[in-house]
Amino acid sequence: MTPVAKRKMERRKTFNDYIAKKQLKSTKQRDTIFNEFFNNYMGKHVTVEELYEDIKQNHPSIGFATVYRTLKLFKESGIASERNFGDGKARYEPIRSETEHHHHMICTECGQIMEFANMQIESCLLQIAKLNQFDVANHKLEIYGKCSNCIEG
Amino acid sequence: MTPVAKRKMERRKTFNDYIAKKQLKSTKQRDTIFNEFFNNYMGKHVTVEELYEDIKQNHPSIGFATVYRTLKLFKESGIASERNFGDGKARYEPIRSETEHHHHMICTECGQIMEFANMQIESCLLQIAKLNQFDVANHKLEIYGKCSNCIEG
DNA sequence: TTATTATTGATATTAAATATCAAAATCGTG
DNA sequence: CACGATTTTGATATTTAATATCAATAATAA
Repeated sequence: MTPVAKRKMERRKTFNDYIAKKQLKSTKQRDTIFNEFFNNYMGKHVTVEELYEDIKQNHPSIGFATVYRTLKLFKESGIASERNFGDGKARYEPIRSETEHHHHMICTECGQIMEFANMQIESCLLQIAKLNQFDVANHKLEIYGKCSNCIEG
Repeated sequence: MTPVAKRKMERRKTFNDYIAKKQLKSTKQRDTIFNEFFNNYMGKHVTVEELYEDIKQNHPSIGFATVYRTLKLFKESGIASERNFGDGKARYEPIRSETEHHHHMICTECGQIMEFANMQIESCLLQIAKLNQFDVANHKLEIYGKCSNCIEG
């Protein structure tokens, strides 16, 4: 099994476990949204509206509220994360691996979002938290500016 | 002159210069809000609503819209920064010095906000930006979790 | 002082997030 | 399978922060 396929199964299991733990029900809509989100939006940062519009193409009966609630569920169960890049709209992103923590460079000209990861930064901030006896749940680092394309143009 | 007093004058000058450059007018309301904000909210992270309610005590005629617009002006002129800690409300914070870049640990239990700065992280991310030919305008790092008080409790 | 231009404050509008609720779907149990 | 309890769904309504509007007012330059 490829690592990607393996991760796919793990994610599904994590979600199913969460559904079970919280005594929720598994539904066709949730399955549809799950597949659409994790098949088409790896490494992307989609808004509820965007995902809803996309899913509506093939599943016209699924409502906005369901997409909204399901993305929240993904977040709560730990398989997706919510991001906010300052445009007032929440964005959701599939979590690739359980260990990797990546961050974002956001081009304020063209809106392009680049990801990066850096172990040194990670260990630095864990150390800072430790010093302050702070129990880290999550963290985010965002760099805003102009990407190389927009500097040239 | 103390460094704090010096910084105070610099800030005032920066703001006045901005007013002049943009051909805006200096008004009593802007002065009042300036004083209130920079005298009482150093190191704090105040929402528009909070600042408005505070100012209303001594200056009942100042409207919400003016506070809102003036804080935006502070931000545009570079003497304050806007923060968003995930509760849906924009927060404003006086910028202490022109060089120092600090970040935040936010306790999701009690809402306490702690500041920290770290040169190593700063240089790391500047290097990452450089590698990607990304022109950094600003950046933010936020750590969410439980503060030491809330862990004990 | 006057003419010009920007600001103010009250209010209206917008847009995203979230709440509501009746109808429908899920699921354990007999 | 069918029943009953419980959750989910989708349409719509509500909430809330951010922002726009605009007539009255204030600031500034000549």
